Amino acid sequence: MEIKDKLTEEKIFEAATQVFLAKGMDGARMQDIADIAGINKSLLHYYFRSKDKLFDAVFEKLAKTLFSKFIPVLSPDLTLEDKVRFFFREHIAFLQQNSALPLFVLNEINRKPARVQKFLENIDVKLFWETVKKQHGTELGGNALSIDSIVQITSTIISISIFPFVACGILEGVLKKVNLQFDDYFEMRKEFAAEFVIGALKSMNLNSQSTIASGSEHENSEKVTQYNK
Amino acid sequence: MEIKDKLTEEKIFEAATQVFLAKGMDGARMQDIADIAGINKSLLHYYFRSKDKLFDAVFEKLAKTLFSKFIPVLSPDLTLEDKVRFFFREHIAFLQQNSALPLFVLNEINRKPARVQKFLENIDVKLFWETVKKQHGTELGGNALSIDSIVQITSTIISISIFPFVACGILEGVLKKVNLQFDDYFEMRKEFAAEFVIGALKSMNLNSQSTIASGSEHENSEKVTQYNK
DNA sequence: GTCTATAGAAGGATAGAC
DNA sequence: GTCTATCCTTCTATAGAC
Repeated sequence: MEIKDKLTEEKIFEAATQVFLAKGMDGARMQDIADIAGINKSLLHYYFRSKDKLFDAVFEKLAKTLFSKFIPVLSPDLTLEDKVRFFFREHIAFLQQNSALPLFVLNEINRKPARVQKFLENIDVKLFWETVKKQHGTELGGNALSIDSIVQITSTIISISIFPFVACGILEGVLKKVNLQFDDYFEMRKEFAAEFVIGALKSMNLNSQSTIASGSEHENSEKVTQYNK
Repeated sequence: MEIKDKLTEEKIFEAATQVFLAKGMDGARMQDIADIAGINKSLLHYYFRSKDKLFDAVFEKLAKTLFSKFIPVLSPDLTLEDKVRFFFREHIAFLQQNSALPLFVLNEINRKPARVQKFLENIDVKLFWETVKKQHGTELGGNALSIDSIVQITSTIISISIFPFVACGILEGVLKKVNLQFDDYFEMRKEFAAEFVIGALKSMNLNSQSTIASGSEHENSEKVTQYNK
């Protein structure tokens, strides 16, 4: 009996996930969810009381899935360059499997900003800043690395990874016009994004510490090639 | 009489713009639009026949506004670095005044991909590629510059500019936790984004043409400072 | 052109039988 | 737990007076 409960509730939850992802809170219909779940509309209310509550459950699960993908970056046993490569490879691969997720989450947060509060509690920007400084301070300009810079760098990296999925409607149209494949774009992007960011960070470091820079420049160039397996 | 017509139609259009931007097509209510316009609900149908038609009119205007901001970049009388600086300064300044625009347009395109077709007609990626190659081929690695690379570079630049506005709900929450101002972030971003991209492009060029690179590296470094007025 | 009144349909939610 | 039937509200859209 409990197993069957579980199954029905799960069927509803999965159907709701599918419909909310595709249509958003406002565009979703309880009837559509019931149809996809293969059950009666009343059962939705039996299990989740209201559309709002059902949506909240789905949103929390999906938002947690999305946000959790940023945590592993803080593991201490990787160089900055390897972290950047690892992040783009894994993050873009994840988004390829969940391409509707970012726009959904961002859109629903925009509609109701309070939804983000629960997730912000887990984010400690200052701790992140200190950790990055400790692990990669020298590679990022030493004590000159301000919290503003960390916010700029981090938001830039996230932008490069996520935005193409947010704009995939346009991107797909543009690519089609020049006979490029959607999937090829993202395969290429995993490496391109990493090298782009690594190059930018290296260049910023060069500019802020020009004395060290001119000495270590070729050393750095070799590093790029070395990690570029 | 015609003047009054114009005024009413404009009032409706502006009210509709405001409501659709805030709530999206599905969340918007004709009653809200009528209230803000200060007229009767029936008048909406008198002027625009249906919610769909009213939405289409608003969407086309707004999407055109957003897309038109990419065109000036092709003017031939600027160096690549100045174009990058010009783009981020102007584009981010524009989005600061229209921060709800990107998420609205991207979201509605996602709901109905056919909406983007009309605007793709004006985009010739191959022409853009050839033009960039002609104007900045040497700065970007010469004939090695493929159409794939141009797509990657362009989408990266656009990502860096637009994404923070798409994610401004999260961004605002994160910034508040470390006592940073929303406006300061975007003021800083105009310059940060430009130097980040310029550094990345320079680095990519260095890697692909290492013989030229080692010779021109310091020359380029000065250029960065020179344009950084 | 602008309003009032209302049609007509759809959607969320509940009552009650099984 | 699951279904049928139905209530009630909301929303788009139209008819018709002025």
